[in-house]
Order: sequence, then C-alpha cells, then structure tokens
Amino acid sequence: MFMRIGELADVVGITTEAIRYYERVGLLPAPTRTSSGYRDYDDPAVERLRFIRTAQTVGFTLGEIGEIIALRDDGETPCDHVRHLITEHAADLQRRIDDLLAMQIDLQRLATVSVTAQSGDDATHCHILEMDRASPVDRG
Amino acid sequence: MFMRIGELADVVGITTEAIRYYERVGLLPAPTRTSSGYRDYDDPAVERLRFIRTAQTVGFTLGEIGEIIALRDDGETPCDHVRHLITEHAADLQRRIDDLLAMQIDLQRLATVSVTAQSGDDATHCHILEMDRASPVDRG
DNA sequence: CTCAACCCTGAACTCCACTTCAAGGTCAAG
DNA sequence: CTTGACCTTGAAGTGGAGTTCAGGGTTGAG
Repeated sequence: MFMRIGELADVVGITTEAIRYYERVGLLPAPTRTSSGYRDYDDPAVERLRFIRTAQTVGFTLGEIGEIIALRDDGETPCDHVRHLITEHAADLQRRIDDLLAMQIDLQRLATVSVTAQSGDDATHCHILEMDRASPVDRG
Repeated sequence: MFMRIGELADVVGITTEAIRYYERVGLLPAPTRTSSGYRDYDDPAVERLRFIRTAQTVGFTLGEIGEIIALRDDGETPCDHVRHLITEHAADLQRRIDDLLAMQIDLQRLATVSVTAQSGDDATHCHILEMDRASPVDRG
C-alpha cells in the first residue's frame, strides 16, 4: 500500500507538517518520491509513525526516540551498546514513573482537601488554595 | 517581614529571574518598592510563590495557575474550577502512568531478549534489534 | 480548460517557562 | 571613596515540537 502524505497523516493522526518535520530531523527516513516529487509512503512508515506517537505519549523526547530508532535501524550496533542504552532508558523510565506517582500523590492530597472544602462554611474563600501544603515534592 | 528579591528567592527556592518573570506575566502582584526602586516583598508573597511552586509540581501550567489565582483575586471562589482542573490532571496523569508502565514492560522484554542474545549462536548479528515489537500502546 | 484540492520548499513564527545579556543604579564594608 | 554584591530595566536567547507563511507545482473531476 503506497500513499501520499495527506493519507498517511489521516491514517496515523499526525499532521502532514509534523510528518515532514520528523523527516527533517531524521526520525523518519525520506520516502521514495513520485516522478513529480510527491512523497510516497509504505506501510513501514505507518508503523514507525505510530511508534513515534506512542513513545511520545509516554514522555520520550524526539531526541530519545531518535536514539531508540537508531538502535533498531542500525543492525551493526554491538549488543553491548544496545544493552547499555536499554538500561539507560529503563532507569529513565523508572524515574519518570516515580515522578508521576509523586505528582499523583500530591494531586490526590489536593483533591481530598478539595472535597472536604466543598462542604465548608465559608463560600467566598477557597480552602483548596489556603491549605497549608505538606512540603512539596522536591525532586530536581 | 520585608525582604528584597534575593532573600525571597532564597526562602522559596526560586531564582530572582523567575520571580520577576512571574510578576511580568501577572502571577505575582507587583510588590511595593523602596525609595531607590528595589522590590520589597512581604509574607503573602512568600505564600503565593510557594503555592505557584506546589501547583507546578502537580502538573499545572503557569497559565492554569494564573487562572486559579485570578479567580481568587476577583473574589470568586475558584473551588469548582480548581476541582475540575484537578480531576482533569488526575486523569491525564493516570493515562501517562499507564502508558509508561506498558512501555516499561516492553523495555524489560527487550532487555530479556538482550540477555539471552548475549549467549546466542550468531555473534555477528544483534538479536535485540531484530525482534518485532508488540504493537505499541495505542491511546490517542 | 479550469478549478479545487492536494503537494513542494525554506524560512519564519508560536508557545512555555524561563535564562541571559547589556547597561546601568544602590548600598554597606573597609 | 572605592569595591563588590546586590538591585533595576528591556530585549533577546533557549529548546522542544511543531505550525504558519509565501510562493509555486501537480492532479483529477467536471
């Protein structure tokens, strides 16, 4: 299945501009072109774009995604290096998860205060904002 | 207790530049000035800056924080709005955590393959890279 | 043949949350 | 009275992830 950029954009739910941008920054290989210069994509391009989107939703930057993709693309990369990168990304992932969980705890605390504040006596004042917070999560 | 910007910065752990920036974008009211034009902060400023920091750690943007603050400054009770934002952010956070966990499982699988590949028969080829990934988490 | 809908390019612009820079004023210690 | 730490301002820079713009080419339907 070959398709032009607009169709690809529709299929994966990414704008044509973003797709061209990914190509420009090296995340997406330059596709073949029609005689008139139109980009002509195949199924692997769909795969890759979907992968990029997923990786983005979990918080990887395009730079990191590029690294990961490079691993997959570069069949000559020695396994040791690959393992190293995997370990690195795993640790990074764990940090991200920890950060988000900490955020979630903070948010839940805020939500709890919010609910109790709802039945408060003083309607002109938001208790959520006045709560004396526990020390904010301090992770640099 | 009145203090200059540098002391305030130390107290709340925010750079002086960030504090001036918050003032510029309307998050922090312009403080009184000394005769020579130096900013002169009082305790409520400390409170507000701490609130901004806390709100940030739970994932609110400065824009959202500004909204909340504006509501309160207008004398309206921002509780409903705050509750709404909290709910939204909680859901968003949960999605991101789920995605990250899924990604972690993928990565662990990759790491496992990596280890077994180490003792693999074909030393010239990295098996880690050849695995076909499970379909990525697809949440739009 | 014409028209709309699509495609191409490079460059410039946007947003966020700051940071950095340049050029100068103030204040307390020595 | 100089030195150095601090303060002031406006403007510009940063970086990530695109989006928008200007100006033009292609394609297919009517």
